[in-house]
Amino acid sequence: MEEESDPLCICCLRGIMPTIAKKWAICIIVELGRRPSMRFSEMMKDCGKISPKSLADVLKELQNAELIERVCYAEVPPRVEYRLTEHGRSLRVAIGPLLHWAKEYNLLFLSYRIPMLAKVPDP
Amino acid sequence: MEEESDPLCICCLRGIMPTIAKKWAICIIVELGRRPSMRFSEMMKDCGKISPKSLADVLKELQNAELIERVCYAEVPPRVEYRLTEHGRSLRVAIGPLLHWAKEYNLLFLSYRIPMLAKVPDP
DNA sequence: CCGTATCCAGCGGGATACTG
DNA sequence: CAGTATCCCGCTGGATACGG
Repeated sequence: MEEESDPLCICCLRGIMPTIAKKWAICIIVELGRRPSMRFSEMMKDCGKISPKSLADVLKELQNAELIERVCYAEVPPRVEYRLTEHGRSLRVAIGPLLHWAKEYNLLFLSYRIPMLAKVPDP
Repeated sequence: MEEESDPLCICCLRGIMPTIAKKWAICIIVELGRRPSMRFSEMMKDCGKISPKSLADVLKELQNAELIERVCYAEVPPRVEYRLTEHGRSLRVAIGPLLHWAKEYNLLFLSYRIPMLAKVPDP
């Protein structure tokens, strides 16, 4: 594998970045990985302050990318469940190191430079 | 380490995502990691089709986040070099799995669903 | 309950011309 | 060479109200 000498191909990210860079995409991928499935209203609560439109938008994009799948049960009241696909699960694994890095970075960076994290009120 | 049971903390990404999700940020981080340093004009060529304003913008943001550093030599004509900081290098390592995943994802996804990658003309 | 329909503000980012 | 100064467009994403 010559990937070792040049493992980082940028162009590969061009396709997926517009999707996973969306504000709530990673959040959904990660939260969804914690449970077997989640419902719409559940995400509205657990993902922070997101509007139904924004959530619907990002869910649709994640479906198109086949990172999540939508399972619709014909009941009254209607019930819809979302779950990670195989792609979604592997993505969740792939961003693990990034999340871990971010945690450490925040600690180090915050130790001598505050303003950066001022962007993160996290109510 | 209880990180094993719940390694994925979303809030950690809130601080850095707005920076690294910028269109050219990852590209710069990766390219910069290939050489000891790069100059402005060099990036203009090697990063694809980017305008000087966009490049200046993202470089400034990466400096603020202390992922890259700017070294200015008092010469005529002026010479400025950019290089990764320690944070930048560790980030580059952390996104390795994501890039590798993206490569594989493109192959698998492309095999039965073309439109997604139509977004990537890559001239 | 699970969304859709509208409307709208902010900003990311490209094109272009110009400067120290 | 290494940017800055403008201008402008399109997309993201929030607020709100409504529908099956």
